[in-house]
Amino acid sequence: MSQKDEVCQHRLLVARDTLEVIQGKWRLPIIISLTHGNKRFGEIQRDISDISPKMLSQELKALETNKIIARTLYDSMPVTVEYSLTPLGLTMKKLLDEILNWGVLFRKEILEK
Amino acid sequence: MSQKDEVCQHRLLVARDTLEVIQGKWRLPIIISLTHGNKRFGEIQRDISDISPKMLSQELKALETNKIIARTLYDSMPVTVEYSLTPLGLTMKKLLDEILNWGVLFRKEILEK
DNA sequence: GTAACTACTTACTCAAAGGTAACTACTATA
DNA sequence: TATAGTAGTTACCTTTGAGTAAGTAGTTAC
Repeated sequence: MSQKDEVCQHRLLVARDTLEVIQGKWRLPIIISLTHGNKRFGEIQRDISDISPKMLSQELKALETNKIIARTLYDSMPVTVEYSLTPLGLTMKKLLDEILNWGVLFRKEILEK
Repeated sequence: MSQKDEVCQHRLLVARDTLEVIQGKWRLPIIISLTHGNKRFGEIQRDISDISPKMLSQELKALETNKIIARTLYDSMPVTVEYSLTPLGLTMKKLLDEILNWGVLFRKEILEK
């Protein structure tokens, strides 16, 4: 395998890493919701109106595993849990901007023509 | 629903549009392969070593439907088919760059620690 | 004591995504 | 006549993603 091919293979690998983090129906909505400030479980659920508690719980765990968000438990009564973006999560801002930018462009070119 | 909420809902919609185009195991690899020049079916298959002809055919059709790539048939013997990025496909460059950039960052922070 | 709020979990089901293997149709070459 | 190269297609199966509905556990207010 040539050096150029190796670089290509690495590009494919890295692109898949990113996709794995943002893939699925709910992860981008959750991340976007948290870019507007720290939120509790119920608040995110109200933000994303059609998500079930099962999916929200599952996807929050996945994002936490990937260190995109952090979970903070407050010992208030009743117990509240706050979710926030980690420093790594905050580095997604430019990526999110491009996803939104290109989505607008795509919508103009395809969906509205 | 407040105006702020409506803006948010629109952001979610647009983000999902983008995701729908790049989602799945094979679309980013195909697009990235075509950023290195126009390619034939067999060339893409050799680029992405583990893709089956069924998946390649299926995903090429999906990308063509979304006007990301174009299919050109040459009446040579034997028949050859060339795939290329459309102008819309070329507008994905900045998005692809961010996907690759963030993937490198993510790999540094998580996978290699 | 019962309803409501916090934040989930569990079991079951269905649909979409993806993989494997074989097959098609045409042409060129040995 | 058989093999290889062009570009796919088809049928079948398995895996993964996502939805529904109900249940859990603790606290507070009525």
